[in-house]
Amino acid sequence: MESAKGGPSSSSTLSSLPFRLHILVVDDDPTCLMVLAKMLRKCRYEGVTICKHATIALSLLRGERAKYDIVLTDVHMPDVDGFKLLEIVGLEMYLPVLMMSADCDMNVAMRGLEHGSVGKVEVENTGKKVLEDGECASTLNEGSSEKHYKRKNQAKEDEDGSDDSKEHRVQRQLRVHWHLSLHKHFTSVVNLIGIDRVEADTILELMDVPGLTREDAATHLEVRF
DNA sequence: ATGCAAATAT
DNA sequence: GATATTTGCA
Repeated sequence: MESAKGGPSSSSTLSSLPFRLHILVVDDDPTCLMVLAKMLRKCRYEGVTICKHATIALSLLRGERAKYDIVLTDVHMPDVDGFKLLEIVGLEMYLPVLMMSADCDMNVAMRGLEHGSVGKVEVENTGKKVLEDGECASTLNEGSSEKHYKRKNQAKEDEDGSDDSKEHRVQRQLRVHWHLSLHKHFTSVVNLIGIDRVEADTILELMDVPGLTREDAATHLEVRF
């Protein structure tokens, strides 16, 4: 009687996995880079871009930011390390960043989280142990470039179709998930503007999150402040 | 454009 | 049923 409805409970889990996400992997070690890319592709991720320097990653992101959904970066890298990258990305755009490092130092993970990382994965020298926390990488991708899943609440396809009076299929706007990462971005933008001269419109522009509407920002402003 | 209450989705 | 978000309205 529980799951009697033909709801694709388990199958939908598989089909809703974020395989469509385009991942930008950054690591100075070419071996790790290859292993990671191979692992990700094996995990069915369709878009995987790799690069060996944070600076390159930044130019890629600045050039086609809409193309990427998440950044997976190593913490230890010469020149610009993961934290620096995380900081710059967080400053210039809204994109979740996942940090990786061989060490299991919890402090590193904490530091990453505090600086806006959406999580940290520990990578064992040989295998691949993925411990991740934080929010899911998917956010509100709407006005991106290519095929983006924009399926939200379309009501479970009616069982039969004997409901003629319920033509209320007025699709509501996509529900915004104000997860920690997005909220932090919001907060930093608000602080940047000044808690006294905040304007939903300005916030929206500075946040620069595709899909987010002025109302979303305004409402969140009320709720959170 | 902002703030609030009601409606809705999770 | 509570909570989080979106709508609609003043």
